[in-house]
Formats: sequence, structure tokens, C-alpha cells
Amino acid sequence: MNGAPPTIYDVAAIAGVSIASVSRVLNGTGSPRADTRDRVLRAVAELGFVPDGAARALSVKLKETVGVVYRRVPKANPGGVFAEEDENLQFADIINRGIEVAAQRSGFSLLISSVAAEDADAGRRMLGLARKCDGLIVHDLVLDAGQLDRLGRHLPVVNLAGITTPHTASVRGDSETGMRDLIRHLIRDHGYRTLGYLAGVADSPDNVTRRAVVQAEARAGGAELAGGPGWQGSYYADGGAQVIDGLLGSGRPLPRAIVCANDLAALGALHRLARRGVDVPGEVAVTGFDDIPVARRLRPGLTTVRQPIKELGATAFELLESLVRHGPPEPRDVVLPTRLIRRESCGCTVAAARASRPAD
Amino acid sequence: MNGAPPTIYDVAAIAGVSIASVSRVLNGTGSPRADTRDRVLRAVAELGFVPDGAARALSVKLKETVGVVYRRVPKANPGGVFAEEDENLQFADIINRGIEVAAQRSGFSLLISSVAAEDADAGRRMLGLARKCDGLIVHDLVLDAGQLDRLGRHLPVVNLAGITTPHTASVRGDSETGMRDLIRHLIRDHGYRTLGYLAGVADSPDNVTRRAVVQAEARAGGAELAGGPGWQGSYYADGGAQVIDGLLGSGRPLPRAIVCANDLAALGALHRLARRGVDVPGEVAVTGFDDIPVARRLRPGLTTVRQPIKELGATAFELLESLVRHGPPEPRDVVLPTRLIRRESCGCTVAAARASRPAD
DNA sequence: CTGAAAGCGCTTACAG
DNA sequence: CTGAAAGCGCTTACAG
Repeated sequence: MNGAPPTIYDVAAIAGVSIASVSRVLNGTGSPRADTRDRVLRAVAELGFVPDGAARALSVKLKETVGVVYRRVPKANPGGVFAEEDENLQFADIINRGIEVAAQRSGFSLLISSVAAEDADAGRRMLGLARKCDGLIVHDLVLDAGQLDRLGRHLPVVNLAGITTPHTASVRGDSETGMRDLIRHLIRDHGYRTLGYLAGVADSPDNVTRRAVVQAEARAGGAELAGGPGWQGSYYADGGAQVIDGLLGSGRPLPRAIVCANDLAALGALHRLARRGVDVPGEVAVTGFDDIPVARRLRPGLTTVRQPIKELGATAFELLESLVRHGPPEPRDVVLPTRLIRRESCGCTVAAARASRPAD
Repeated sequence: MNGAPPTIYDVAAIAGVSIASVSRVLNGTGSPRADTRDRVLRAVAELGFVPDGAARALSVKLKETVGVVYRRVPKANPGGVFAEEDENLQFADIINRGIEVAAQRSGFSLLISSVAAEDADAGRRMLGLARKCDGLIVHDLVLDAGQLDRLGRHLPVVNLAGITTPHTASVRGDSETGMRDLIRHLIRDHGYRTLGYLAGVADSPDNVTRRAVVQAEARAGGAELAGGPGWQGSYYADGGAQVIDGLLGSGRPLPRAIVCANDLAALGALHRLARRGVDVPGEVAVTGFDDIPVARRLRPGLTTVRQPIKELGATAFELLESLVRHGPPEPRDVVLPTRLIRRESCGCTVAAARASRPAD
């Protein structure tokens, strides 16, 4: 940290060669003589030279950096049981790890930026990010289809919301199959005749899809599906807890099984049911979606649909890299498989649940 | 995404002004005439112009980007109960969020990079990172004191390992006070006479400190402290579980309380004790350190020491920014307060535990 | 207030 | 194989 960091000119001077030669040996281009190579490498070591990324990026028109935007959770109820927001971000964190590992394989770095849900100038923050990277990966619940597409006209964008637009690519988990298998398990294997769908953010594509599948499968299986505004959650634990409070307060009986839009909603529901003395799964079964790590730590263990979380991230990066390097990949919209994970919250015994799934 | 993105020259041409003027209105420097301002802004909007970050960085010699390096977890035992590594990274993820929020306030972006524990060319990866940012924040367990200091001679570095070196700054939680309060609680309030310290990575500064405090407080309180190689864990759940297996296999009685180096080790220990039918806290008490979100979801709720995780990250950023902008801050090595969080795994009743801590 | 021009630190045709 | 030079897209003294 003494003075300005050395530049390629300093290296060239010490090595007694031109900056072009320094650049070549450092990048492994051309075929420098062994002697040249040695002198450059020695000078580099002596100075502790590290080439400046900005200068290189400017020159090659590639920053080898991908921006990731995810949604920070709205402030939970002050004093609520779930004031701790960080648990809520597990899903995003694991996706980001998937992106990062894939990016690292390609020599790209990850520029991470969260936007608060209430953040008015989220748009500006995203532009600030955009100038520093080659393309953007945008998580669910950050931008709507219109905003995404507009952004996609300016730079490569892939969204993790499963939104298909003309100028972006997308990745999502297969909600249809996962949810279908789950509902059939509840109706056929457990014989439940009444269900409720504890919804996520109303207009999120995943929520729309999952609700539709629950409806269709309930009808096909001859089960009754409770609904209405009282079932509107938020994808977060607080929302799940509030729905349970409302349901219990309404005086109407609970359905036999509550199908939550995701694991966090289920976590909130489970917590509140336990506190109000409702036995899960004895009186009411509860299920989630995602299979975030905490799902297996809950008591009872949470029956859910596993998404390939890390792979969602890795795939998003691969789509983006392709977009950056060669333009729109084929296919532009990718759906990754999901699978039912039976634990105990659906009513399965420990033994049955364990036998049905891989060790965890 | 049609053709090359617009540059400041394009904007200037459309607006009918010089690129200097465009630069000025975009950066709010000088005092451009209202007319000039309008024309520039109109042209910017028309083109969807976003200034290139690399060019700006090269020019002003500031990337407004901070690199963060954290340690990816070694592969867990294949087929082990804790094959899922992501839970292990909660602590790092929350720190990173703290960094990010603080960085955002200063207009900095976060460049995230993990290194695998076994990764041979971690050094190279870190240099790759270094060229893209103004300084580095290095998590615990990534580099040793010598490596950190060497790195710190080339660019601003702050470490989250609590390691004090001549050329880096550091942040850590106050392990001394937190651990002292915890041990006193176990000995005085619960009357436990035998303890064991389930260690973390042997040469990690935090582990060294925590072990020393446990020893000192046990001695002072007249309690017996079990030790030996059988107590060596890893900071991860797997390590905690293995220590329990070894202990149970040895045939010797367990101490009345097992003090774990961190929450993850406690999680592993708790899991294994439950599986082997040992009652916690009835037969043996178990405690953690950190208070990661899952701690409150465990049954029994985990008694632990809360670290201000996000603040650790935010403080690390603030130190780094100061290092980047003005050179070494004062003080260069910061210690943040911790506090005992009583739940049930230490033997407290739900009521007593709840009364002793803030709602959660 | 505004513009012409130099400079930031690299990479890469182009000659030799 | 190697070097001189142009160029990447900005910012910022310096004149005017």
C-alpha cells in the first residue's frame, strides 16, 4: 500500500521489454521466447503486479462480471415472531451460490445487489449495477414482465421468476409436476378430502401456477379446496402465521391439509399452529415448496417439493453467459425438474418418509 | 441489445454538446445551463445511455467495488446427515448482507467470491478478484496471518477473522465476554460441575479465544473440564456429530454440559444426541455460539451467544472504505459486543429463557 | 458555462 | 518473436 500500484509500464521497464510483450506473457497469447517470459514473470513477481481490471475491461469490451439483483425482505412485523429476516433469504442465498460457482468456472465474478421491496429508486440502483457488469440476473419479485423486458433491451438479462419476455431469458423450477405429485400424495395416499392453499405473492408466476395446479388436482381428486382472501400469504413466515391466525379466528374448521406456496410460509404456519395447540399432522397436515435447509429441522419434518436451487442459479449463469457471448441461447426459457420430498408434516410416518427419499 | 451500446459520444452528438458537458450533467459537477442539461438528459433517455463503469473506473482510479472472499465448506461426509452444505453458510451469508447494505449506502458494489477449503489456487482466484475491486474483505478461515498481511501490502484488506496484522484492519465479535457470561450461567445458575468444550478449527483465533475462556472460567468456578483430541470438531455440523459419536463410543460418561465452539457444531451435536437417545438438557446441556437463525428452530431451542452478524459485515465495509479513501482508520481492529441468549438447551425453562431475552 | 485534449492502463492489429 | 501506436469510454484540468 505504498504509493500507486505498479502498472504494466513498470513491469515492462524492469523486464526490459515492451508492454505488448508483458501483456502477451500474462495472457498466454502469441508465443513469447522463454527468455522474455522469464524476465516478465520475474518483474511481475518483484512488483507484485496485478493488471487493472477496469483497463482490461475497457479494452476488450468484456468485464467478466455478472450482476445479480435479489429482493430484500420487507420489514417484518416489529416485535413479530419472525423479526429475523435473514432466514427468509436462504433461498436467494443458495441460488446466488449456484450462480457464483458456475460463474467461477467461466472466470466471471459476481456483483451482488439487493433491493428492498419498498425501494423507490430500485431502478436507479439497477442501472448503477448495469454499468459495472456484462449482464444481469434478476431474482423473482424484483421486476415485472414489462420492466424486465425493457431492461433486456439494453443489456443481457435472465430472470429467475420464470417470466418469458422477448428480450430476456429465464429459468424456473417445474412447479406443475412437483405440485401435482404433492397434491396426489395428499389425496390418494393420505385420503384427505379438504385442502387449503396458503398463497404466496398474488401475482408471482410461481404462485399463479401452484394455485392452478392445486385447484385442478383437487377437483380431479374430488377434494374440496378452501379459498378466499383469508388465504393470502406473502411467501414469508409472517404471512403464513397471519393466515393461520385469521383462519383460527374465523371459527370455521381448518381443512385437513394446508398446502403452502413455499417453505417459509409453511414454517410460519407450523410455528403458529404449534403455539395455538393444533396438532400437525394429526389434526391438519402442512406442506411447503422449495426444500430449503431448515425444512428438515422443523418438527415435524416438512413435507415439501424440492427445487434444484443451486442448479437454478447455475443455469441462470449459463444462460447469461451465452447471451453475453453469442446472443440468445436455445432454449431461452428453461424449466428444471422438481421432486416430492416426503417427511412427516403430511402425515407420513418417519419410516415411510425416510424410505421414500434420499438420505438427508 | 441491438449493436454496440451507446457511448457518451453518441449522447453528445444527439444533444449537440461536447462529451465534457454530458459528463458534467451526468455527474452533477460544474453548473451546466438549464438548456444544456435538458438536451443532455433528453438524449440520454432517448438512447437509454448508461455510462460504462470500466471507463469511469479507469479515469477516476476508483472502481467503487469491494471484493468479498468467503470459505466454501469442505465436502461433507458423503451420505452423512449433513450433506447439505448450504446451512453451513448462513453465517457468511448474513455477514455478506451486512457488507452489502453498508456498501450500498456508499455507492459501492459487492464482488463476491468463495474459495473451496481444498482449493489449491485460492491465491490466484483472490488476485483475479483483486484486479476488479478497490479492496478486499476476507472472511475467517480463508487466509492465515502471513498471507493476509502480504495481501494487505498490495491493496486495502480487512479481515473478519479477528487477526491483527500490520497491513490489514480487522473486525470480530467479543468472544471473551460472551463466552464468559455463558460459562458463568452454566456453572452458577445451573450448578453444572463438569463441562466439555467441543472445539472448532484448532488454530482459528476465535476457537483459541473461546477455549481459553472456557478453561479459565471452569477453573474459576471450580468445574471440571473434559478435553483431549476426542473433542476436536470443525465448526460444522458434521464435526459436532462425530465428536458426539466418539464420546459415546468411548464408554466414558459425558460431562453435564457441552459447550460448542459455534452453533453449527451444536446443531450437529444436538442431532446426534437426539438420535442416540440422550436427553438434552436433562442428561446433558448443549450450547452454541453465533445465534444463527436456525438456532431458535432447534428443539430444544439453542442457548447461545449472539454475535451482531450483520454489523460485523457493515463494520468491515466501513473499515475498508476508510482504508480505500484515507488510509488506515483508527482504530484498525474493531471488536463488537456479543450477548448471551438463553433458550432451553442449557436447562433453562421456556419461561425463564423467554424472560431473559428479547422477543424472537 | 463550454469545448478540445490529455490521460487513466490495458489489448491487439500491424509492421518489422 | 517483438515493439510502436491506436483505441477502448470515460473524467477533468485548462483555456476561452
